[in-house]
Amino acid sequence: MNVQTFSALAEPHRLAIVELLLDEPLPVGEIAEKLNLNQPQASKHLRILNEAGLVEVHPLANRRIYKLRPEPLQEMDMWLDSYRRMWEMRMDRLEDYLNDLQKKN
Amino acid sequence: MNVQTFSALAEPHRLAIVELLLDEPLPVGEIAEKLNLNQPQASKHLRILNEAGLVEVHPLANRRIYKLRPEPLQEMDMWLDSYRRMWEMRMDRLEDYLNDLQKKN
DNA sequence: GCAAAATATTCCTTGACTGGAATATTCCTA
DNA sequence: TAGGAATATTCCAGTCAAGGAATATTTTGC
Repeated sequence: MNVQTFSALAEPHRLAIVELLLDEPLPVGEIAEKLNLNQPQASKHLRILNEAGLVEVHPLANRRIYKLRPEPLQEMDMWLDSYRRMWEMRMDRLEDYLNDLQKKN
Repeated sequence: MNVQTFSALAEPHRLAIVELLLDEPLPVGEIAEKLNLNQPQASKHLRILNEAGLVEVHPLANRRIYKLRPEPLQEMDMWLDSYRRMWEMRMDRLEDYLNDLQKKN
């Protein structure tokens, strides 16, 4: 699993940007406006998200539309696979426990 | 989604600790040894993982066994749900595209 | 209670990150 | 081609995080 993805999402404004872009691609100006950021701050955060591969840019007239890229999140999803097994095992044990309870009563 | 989880996992050593603890709970000393960390560094990282809820401690004799907690990762899993929809939609479109190709030939 | 093992904390220094302000760049349109 | 809108970059100051070294704390067993 790539640490850069976590690092990019570890900043509240950047996480907010990603969640915002889930709805639809947006130009810098609107992102800044919706999140109450100054435009330079928005650009800087988008740069980092871009370097982490979490977004991609599509120029449109004199604006730049930023759009979510699924790959890093898919990687996260795959990474979580191993951990899902862990907590499902715990769930199984809980089921066993509840079954035992039922048998005893 | 809680930024603290990402923040905790954004440090390579801490990510390594989490991945190490997936196999089995371990005392500080062994964690430090397996990851080539000084003991104080290991303790400091474990403190942060603990504050983020990613691990829990169980004292055993004069050692402290650190163990993975699934909750934050489950939260991540739930958070990813929204994004899964996104990339599955893209996959669907890919399927449509491939179907079209087949019909044409 | 004391020594030793295991772990936690503190202090210090250094490097990285963030926001603000100013400025530069890019690209469209008239 | 000049002006203006949209965006990117730079510079600066303040803050925060990480590692190293030293030290403190806790717990056990004798």
